Amino acid sequence: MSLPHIAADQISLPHVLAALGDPTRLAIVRMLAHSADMPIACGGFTDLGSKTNISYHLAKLREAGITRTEIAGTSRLISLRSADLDARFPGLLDSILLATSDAARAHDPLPIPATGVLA
Amino acid sequence: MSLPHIAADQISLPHVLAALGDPTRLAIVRMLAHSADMPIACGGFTDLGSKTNISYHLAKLREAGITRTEIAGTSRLISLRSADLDARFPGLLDSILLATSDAARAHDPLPIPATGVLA
DNA sequence: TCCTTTGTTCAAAATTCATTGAACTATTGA
DNA sequence: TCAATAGTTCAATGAATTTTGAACAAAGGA
Repeated sequence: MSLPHIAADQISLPHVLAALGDPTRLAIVRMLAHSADMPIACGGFTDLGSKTNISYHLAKLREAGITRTEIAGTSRLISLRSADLDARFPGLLDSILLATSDAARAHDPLPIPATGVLA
Repeated sequence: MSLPHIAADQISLPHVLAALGDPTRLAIVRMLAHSADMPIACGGFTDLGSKTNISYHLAKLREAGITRTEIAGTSRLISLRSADLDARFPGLLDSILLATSDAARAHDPLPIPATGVLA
């Protein structure tokens, strides 16, 4: 079971870039990329915002064609559409993920986690 | 003579992606990339919008660290900060420019099927 | 069945963004 | 000096975005 997703061919570059231009959504994508193809349920992102707000951002990512959402019971499993994105825009996702690595973030303002080990 | 620009290592990924998430600004960057290191004056972008509007978008690109603006007489010469961007986010600009190429854009407008239910 | 878990949808508020026209600065050339 | 050129800045406006809480729906377990 799965929510409707746009075809890989119809993923639009400005929409993808605009979606990833938001720090919360970029953090979500980064978490998905680091989970090694293991989908993450919505609840796994609660450090990044309220339940409602995460739902909103996840919808944006899905509508942009960046993530896939599978329904499993009461959970929704979110995964990156890495292959679709790389086919449509070769190298784009990789370079963005590389840019979000700790080294590249060294000069970025520290993201403030709502709660967590850094607090 | 040149306007103030942020340092290369302070360029922020979310800001860059948000800036390039706008179709007008993406078109500006594409024009700059295709001009083979020849800077373009603001007037060169008038196809993309009104004078005031282009000024606004060029300021956004400059503030994000994507372009450099040099003052030359009454003109301002805009150029891409390709080297700075590539040093900060390796491969990112190239993959975005590749994604804006004609081949990658082929599926952006809704394709009209020769035959089918939509006809 | 009832309750809990998981997540969405809705309406409202606050904020930000994009666009425009008028007014402005600064440089160039006649 | 005067006028034209090249862009910016400002204020206003309408649109889109982000965020929140309340209400909702669906599935699972006691």
